[in-house]
Amino acid sequence: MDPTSLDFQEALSLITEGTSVESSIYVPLLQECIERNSVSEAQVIHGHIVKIGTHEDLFLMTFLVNVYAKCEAMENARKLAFRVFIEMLEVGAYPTNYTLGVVLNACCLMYAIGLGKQIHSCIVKYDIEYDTSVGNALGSLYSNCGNLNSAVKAFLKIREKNVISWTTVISSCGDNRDSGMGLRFFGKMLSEGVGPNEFTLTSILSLCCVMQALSVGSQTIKTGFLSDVVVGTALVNMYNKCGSIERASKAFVEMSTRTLISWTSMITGFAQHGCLQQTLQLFEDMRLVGVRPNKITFVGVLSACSHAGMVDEALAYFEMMKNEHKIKPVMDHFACVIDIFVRLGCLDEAFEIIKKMDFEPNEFIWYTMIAGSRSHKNLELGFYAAELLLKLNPKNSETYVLLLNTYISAGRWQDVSRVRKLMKDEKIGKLKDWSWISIKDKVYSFKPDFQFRPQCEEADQLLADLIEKAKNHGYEPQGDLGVTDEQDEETTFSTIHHSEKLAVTFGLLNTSNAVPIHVIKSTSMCQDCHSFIKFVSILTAGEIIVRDSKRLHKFVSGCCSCGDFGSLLQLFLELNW
DNA sequence: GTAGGGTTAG
Repeated sequence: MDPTSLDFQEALSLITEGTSVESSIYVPLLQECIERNSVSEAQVIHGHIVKIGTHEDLFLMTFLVNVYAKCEAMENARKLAFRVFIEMLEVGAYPTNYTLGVVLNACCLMYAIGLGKQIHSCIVKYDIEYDTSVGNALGSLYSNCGNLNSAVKAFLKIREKNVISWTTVISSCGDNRDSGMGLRFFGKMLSEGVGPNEFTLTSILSLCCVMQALSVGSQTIKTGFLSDVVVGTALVNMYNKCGSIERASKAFVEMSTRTLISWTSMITGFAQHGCLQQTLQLFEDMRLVGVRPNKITFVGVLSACSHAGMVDEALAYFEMMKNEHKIKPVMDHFACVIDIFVRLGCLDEAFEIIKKMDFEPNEFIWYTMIAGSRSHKNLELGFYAAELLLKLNPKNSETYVLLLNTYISAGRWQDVSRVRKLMKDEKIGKLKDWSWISIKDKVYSFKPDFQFRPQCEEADQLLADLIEKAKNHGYEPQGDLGVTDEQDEETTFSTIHHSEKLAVTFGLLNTSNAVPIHVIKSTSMCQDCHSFIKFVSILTAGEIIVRDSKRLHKFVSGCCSCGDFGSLLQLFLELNW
């Protein structure tokens, strides 16, 4: 009988009956265990391998380590992976490079950095850091644990770097927020004559999202692999994140197959761009073709409702998610619903939801509550939320700016002094307000009041002109308020030279009006910049996209995709403390 | 036949 012609269950029962089978049957069976996420079946096969004495087969045992490492069904499965490795050592096997790679990958999946480092020392001792599979596995271990430096070091030590080595280091850069370095590695890879594959391209598209490097992404994709569903989804996602909803829809429509993730990417894209109707329509289309939404899809749908202020719709989708799709709401879903109530000024309803939730609210929920309390003049609730936020997030400069703004605008100087003292004690630094603009794939960075900018005089003149013109259209600058507290510490707000104003002005000088301006910002936008850029989008009749630390703002004809409520923005961002 | 890819608002 040819064992490979058996189906999984038949083959498994042969093994349990103790029938002798050829060792070639184990690999496809174990492979199927990974797909079925079935630890118990893998254990049956494992037992059999040991029983008939095949356990000295290095390849087979290495594969078994891999199976246990990849099964997430049982908490102990991954511990089994290490036990098999130790058993291998105990029978006197000398681990091959592949074995070490697999074990490192198990460490990576379990975030077992300590154990990974021990194995790394063995690798150094054996002097095999140069080996391709060992180096690649080391690279992904360090990358997964957030240590980009060590990941790059591991990559550089590989003697014969293959496409997987390059892809690993490029995606490490993306995962660890150094897109610039990722793109440089990509350039180096091409110059060394290594051709990218669909895996590399997906990682590159993801880097381009962060960099707003639309044209790098568009050019990259000409290399091919468009038929790959993951590449297609990454492309849709890149266009969305770079603010081009039109190109994203085009890429989405042109895909030959779509997975749940593809649908969810496009739904989320419409939501971020403030297109409620398209979001809901696409959600319906998805259901009609029989793809079941998951919790992330519902985050997209609910956030679209929140941008549009549609509370009844949001609650209906919330119920649909629970009842029809049996998805248990998580914090993200509650946060969307709370956000809608806050935007509409229904703070009590929002607070009721917080009280009824099964979990402790996270910092974003308190952030929303504080901003809403401030704009809807419910100071006590605002202070309450602010103190809770401080407890949750005591190291973040933005939290303190929010708190100080709240207390200063209420004239509560005792609290202002207390917060200032806390900041000193906690060694909280000044907010790092930076903006970047990408023009013809070159990235220019700006910080507030930066004196040595390119085209400084020209840009300042243009900014002054724009402010004047915007004022004629009804713009009321909110910066430059002098506030004196009881300790006579002069606190001034200067929003005129916030980094995004400088970046947008520089963009206007250096791009044609037909091209949208893309700015990325390190903190969240302040109310003044938000309002100013709305006027600029009227004055220039162009599109301006600012991706700040909290959300995407696409300004067209005086409106912003974030819902234009304005109430959930920082009052001012800069304080001289 | 062991290593690398895509979705989460606020």
